[in-house]
Amino acid sequence: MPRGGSCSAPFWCDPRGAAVSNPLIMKLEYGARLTDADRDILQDLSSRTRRIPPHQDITSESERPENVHLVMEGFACRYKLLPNGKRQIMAYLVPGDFCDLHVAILGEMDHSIGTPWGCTAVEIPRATIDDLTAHHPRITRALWWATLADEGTLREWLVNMGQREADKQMAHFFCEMLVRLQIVGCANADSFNFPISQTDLADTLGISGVHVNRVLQELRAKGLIAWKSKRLHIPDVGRLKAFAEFDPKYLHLTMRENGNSRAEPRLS
Amino acid sequence: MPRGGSCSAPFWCDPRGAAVSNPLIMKLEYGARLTDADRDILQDLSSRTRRIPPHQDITSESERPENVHLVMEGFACRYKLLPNGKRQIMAYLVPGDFCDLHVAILGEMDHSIGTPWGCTAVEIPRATIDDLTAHHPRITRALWWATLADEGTLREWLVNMGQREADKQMAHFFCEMLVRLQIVGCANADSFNFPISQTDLADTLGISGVHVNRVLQELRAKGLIAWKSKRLHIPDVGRLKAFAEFDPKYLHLTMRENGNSRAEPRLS
DNA sequence: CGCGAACTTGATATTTGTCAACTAAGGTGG
DNA sequence: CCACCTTAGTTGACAAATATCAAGTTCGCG
Repeated sequence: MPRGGSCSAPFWCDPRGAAVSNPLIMKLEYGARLTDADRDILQDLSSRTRRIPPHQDITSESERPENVHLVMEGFACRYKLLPNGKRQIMAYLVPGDFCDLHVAILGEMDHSIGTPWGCTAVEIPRATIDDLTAHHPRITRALWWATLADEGTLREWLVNMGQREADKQMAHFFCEMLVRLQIVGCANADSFNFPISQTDLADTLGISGVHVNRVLQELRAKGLIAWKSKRLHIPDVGRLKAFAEFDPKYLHLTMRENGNSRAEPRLS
Repeated sequence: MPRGGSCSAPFWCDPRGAAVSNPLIMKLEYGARLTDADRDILQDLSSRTRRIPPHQDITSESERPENVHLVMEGFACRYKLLPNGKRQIMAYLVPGDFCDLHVAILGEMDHSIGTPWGCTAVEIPRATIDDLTAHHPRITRALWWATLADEGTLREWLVNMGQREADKQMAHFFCEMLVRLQIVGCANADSFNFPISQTDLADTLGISGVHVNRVLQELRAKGLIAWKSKRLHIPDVGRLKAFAEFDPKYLHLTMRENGNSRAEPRLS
């Protein structure tokens, strides 16, 4: 039974304790080669999960959080509020994404991390991360890869905002979410749960809420998307990607490009 | 005689070979504590400088460069070209900035790095970087800080583009360049060399060239900037920063916030 | 001095924002 | 289960920001 991309059940908590379907592991397999021992270590990180209710911040600007947060289910986002009350969402954090891996170095958050929709996260003590980076070079490299892939995503968003019109920009964003959620087993071939509001989307794309609404209608009219009851369907993924000129290279999913291996048990 | 922010002479090549005025060192002092030994090592990186003529790329998309590049003089930029010919500049690389420190991990460039205006850079073999990160934890941490500060800048650009109107956005960009260039001794209190064209600026801010021209006139009329013969003057820095709502926190210049120390020889 | 690139200007079209009203949907207490 | 209430989504009219096009004009350089 395929999981259908709902991410509704905490499927990574395998009763046998084996490293299965953990979104962090699933993601890192795309950027680095891990051994079974690495996977066990990563699996152990995900023990202490915590439910974060909607509208609650995970970390706020100017804070110096003691723990690192890792999203396991649902979405969180990076955002900034401006003096005039405007909000810009700068990143979506999906299962397998770290929220604040960098704070130890930078000292202080320059933005907030929140979850207008609620999510499940694990809190990892900073000491655990320090230990990881000190003793496990393969894992360290994998985490570094994840950081740099985030940076690539940020650059693509900049291109998106600067050079693409609202309709293509929105389509591009949907394509990105589809791929990123597929990676971690939270989307099936053509749909995923997407509980955000049109206002959230507006603050993501840097356009007004009214305009979001109109562009959405246009995309729906063109048959490019269907979005209701908090689930986004993409009838023809190839067509949406073409419309958005979506090229996933910037996500740097190098290791198992064609879905070969690792997700399935290896045949020895 | 103050250097006046020209960066025109290769002042970091001190005839005595001592670590003076090297932009990389100057910058890293803001993010990490370095010992004299660290400074010597960093100084040694900067030996083999190379002049890169205008309009030439340093690295191109999809390349796997063997060397890491460090800007020593002038500007380079990260950019992407879209299928329709549009260009988005995603970052300016000023003296002391690394161009492609991340490529070894990610494997392949997801964007190009070029210098429409010419610059001087040093090429550092990847092996040297590997050695640095293996044996010099303080330097490694400093480089990591620089990477994360770049990421913070990227986020701020996203806010800039998404939520600020063109005039404030442009003013914000000028404020950022002033501060970043001051850090490395390439700007004085209120001006710096700025050889970019209005078209470059348009592709930076994500607006049309014509609009850039009109916004520039508006800023000039308000007495916020003066820009001629490739030099940008800011008559009243405080006023421009207020206009742009510029808060440099995102640059994470934590170590010598108030200009105390290190630039001058320590007294003891 | 002349040539090409960069800058400037005006007229006009398009995109996007704002405001205000209205409708639909979801959740809660009675 | 319904009435109510709040929030999210939708619509139309209009205003503002920004893009496009085409024609000058200036500047820098050989």
